[in-house]
Amino acid sequence: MSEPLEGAELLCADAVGDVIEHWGFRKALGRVWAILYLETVPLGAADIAQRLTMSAGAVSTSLGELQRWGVVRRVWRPGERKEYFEAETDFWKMISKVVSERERFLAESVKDRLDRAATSAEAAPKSAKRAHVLERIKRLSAFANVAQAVLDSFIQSQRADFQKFGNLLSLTRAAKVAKEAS
Amino acid sequence: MSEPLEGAELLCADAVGDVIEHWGFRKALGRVWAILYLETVPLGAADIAQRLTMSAGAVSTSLGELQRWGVVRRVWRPGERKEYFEAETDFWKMISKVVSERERFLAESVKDRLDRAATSAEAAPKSAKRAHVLERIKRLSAFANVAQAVLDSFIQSQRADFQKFGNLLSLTRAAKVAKEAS
DNA sequence: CTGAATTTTCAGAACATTCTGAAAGTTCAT
DNA sequence: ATGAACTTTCAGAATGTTCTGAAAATTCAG
Repeated sequence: MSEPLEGAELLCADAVGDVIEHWGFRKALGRVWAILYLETVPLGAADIAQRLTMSAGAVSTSLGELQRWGVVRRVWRPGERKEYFEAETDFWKMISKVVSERERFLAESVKDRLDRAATSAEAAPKSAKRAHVLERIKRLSAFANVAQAVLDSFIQSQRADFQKFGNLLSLTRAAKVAKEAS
Repeated sequence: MSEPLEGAELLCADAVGDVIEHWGFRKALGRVWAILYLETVPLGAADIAQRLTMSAGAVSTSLGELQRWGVVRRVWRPGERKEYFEAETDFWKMISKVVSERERFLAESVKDRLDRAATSAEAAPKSAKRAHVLERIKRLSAFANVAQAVLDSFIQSQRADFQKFGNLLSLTRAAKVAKEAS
């Protein structure tokens, strides 16, 4: 139950890995999540390591991180020492959590620094240059605020639309798959 | 005209650098853009290098990349060998170009790979497992499509709203700044 | 054309990230 | 309580990225 993977599942895992890497996470995170997503049953760490040819350490840290992001869950089986893991399957839940958490942190830190920059600029002697710098800093701050607002509203209000759209698509897909499957 | 920078401008440049880095580009790109954004006049490469304490090489590649992303423009001065550069100031123009270009490329490549994964999975003997894997791959594909659609519509339709919101904010800001500036 | 000014390129250095493998730590069935 | 089963941690290796500095290429005023 766990040769190194090949074929469809590996292809998939690597594709997801690349997307995730493109989004600024480690590729391993995407690969591990994908493997769990494609499985019918929860997997143990050692199993994942073998399928993806990763070391125990890499799997352990990846699973830890995935859980912190809330995209993988731990599953206990009664009377078993071993821990099993399964993937969160609700894409929206994952996206919204990750986007909100990541951007919220960044937004705070950046707004802080721009405020400090503005204060520092105000300390300079008045001049056309100073006024220009101040105006540009204010514009940057304003943009940060707008961006945050847009992201927030996207996360909150678009959720319904997104799900509706998504469900529609996956329903047509599911119908097609059901027809195909034997 | 170009000691190593300090104070407000450096603070700003580094803040922008970090944001940009968080979005998966080199920090240097953000810093160079920010310096140009804060300046009243176009700057030459050597000038930028000194202000940000970067090597000529780093500045050259950064400016090249920024131009390819359309967020920095080259400016000629008649009878001058030297090239000058200025920042694009329309945030939306920048965001939409970068987002669309980056995500379009990724979306294509990923959809391709998922299709190949599906084909490969179909080659396996029919079984409950195969059906499940296929269904999950289809869901991933569907999600990729939805995500692309959402991004596209965001880029196109939200543009108006975004600009309206942004202008509102920057107008109030501009008024305040104008009042302050002597 | 020429050559000085300027930009681009690129090999290697410096730095940063991620992985491995094994030791240390934890947990639970007994 | 014990110890086998399993997980986490971490130092060092491997890998990947970005920068430097100088050589090569380009450009344009004269």
